[in-house]
Amino acid sequence: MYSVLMSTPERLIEATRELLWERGYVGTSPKAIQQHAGAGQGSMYHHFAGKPDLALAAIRRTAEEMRATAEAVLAGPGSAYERVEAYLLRERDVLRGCPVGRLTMDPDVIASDELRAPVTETLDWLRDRLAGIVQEGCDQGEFTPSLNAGEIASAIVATVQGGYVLARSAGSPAAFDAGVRGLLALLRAAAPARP
Amino acid sequence: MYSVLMSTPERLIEATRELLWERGYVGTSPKAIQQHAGAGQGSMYHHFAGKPDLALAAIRRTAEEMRATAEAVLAGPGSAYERVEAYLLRERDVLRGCPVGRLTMDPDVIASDELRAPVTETLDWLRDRLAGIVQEGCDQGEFTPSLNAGEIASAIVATVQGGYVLARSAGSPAAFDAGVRGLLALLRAAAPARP
DNA sequence: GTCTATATTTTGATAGAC
DNA sequence: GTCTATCAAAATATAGAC
Repeated sequence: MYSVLMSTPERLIEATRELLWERGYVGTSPKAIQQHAGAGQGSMYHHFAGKPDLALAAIRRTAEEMRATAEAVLAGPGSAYERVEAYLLRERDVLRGCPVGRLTMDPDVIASDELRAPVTETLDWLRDRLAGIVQEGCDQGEFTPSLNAGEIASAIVATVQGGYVLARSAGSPAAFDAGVRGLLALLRAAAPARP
Repeated sequence: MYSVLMSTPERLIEATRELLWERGYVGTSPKAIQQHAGAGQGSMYHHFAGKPDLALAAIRRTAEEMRATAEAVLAGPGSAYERVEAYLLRERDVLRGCPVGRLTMDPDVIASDELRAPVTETLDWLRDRLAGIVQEGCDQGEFTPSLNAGEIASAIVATVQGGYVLARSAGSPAAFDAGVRGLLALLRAAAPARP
């Protein structure tokens, strides 16, 4: 399934990432991982202690990747509004959902402090990163200064995570886009009154 | 687990509802349902064709309940903003997530037109119901008339669905509340300029 | 309608040969 | 490091007695 140039542990991690995204932790079996990775049972248990261990490696990498992708957009040029807009409008595989956020609905992930940690850290980081940008916008007079930057940032992250839910429910990315456009319209309305 | 006054099919449906909420479709086994309902295998397969059939009955009931709960608040008194606020601030079992929305992350539910239908219908209904209220607010001069009511409604539903994700990630309902407060602040900012 | 037995497949892993 | 048994338990039913 993967390039022969990839090592077996590497192929196992990538296969697990794909399957966790597609079917979640509970819905992903070691057998499916092995088949996807083109690795035998013995091979998987040689490199990883078991399903939780392999899932942890996969989740950590996915979390790191998501953070890097977000940072690439958020560190870009433009006003606070423009950077938030760029983040919200960035290309996404909407119908697949968020590979990090979806893990919060996995009971076994939530029950494990180790598996949940990368999820918590990533979403916390994202919210804080956005809060900094919103605060900048308030300080620069771009947004009404009375806004609570942390709350606005939470609303932004929630809109994205919930947008995936709407899109998957509707079977169409348009539902995601509608929510994003609604939020952006409200953000534009939060500019201070111009005298 | 349930009152003896409940019929066996009834107990099976209620047990399935609980387990779908807690563990999702993929994570819920017939055996777990039977134990939760205090019913034997034969009993379950006598009343229902199998796991998908029972899940369908459970999902339909949960969807209907969610709709009724939302309608009770949305049909209440007050301005458009006040009704949206009442909906967003209504008591919720935040850390358990949305029993309907969480199903969108279940690959087997999404793959089945029958199982997905109640989810799609419920979220569509909710968005349309909110859109009507937001449109009222625009028409009454409560919100800037340039707002697209459907998009604002999508943003509201997304914020709630995403709020559950943030709360479960953080292990605290406060993360949900923060997103809701952020959205409400933006909605208040979307009042037309007062001359 | 409910119960117990039985069956097939999958899950998640261990053992040990190569 | 990889492969092929092997394994106990669970998943998802069906059969047939009561």
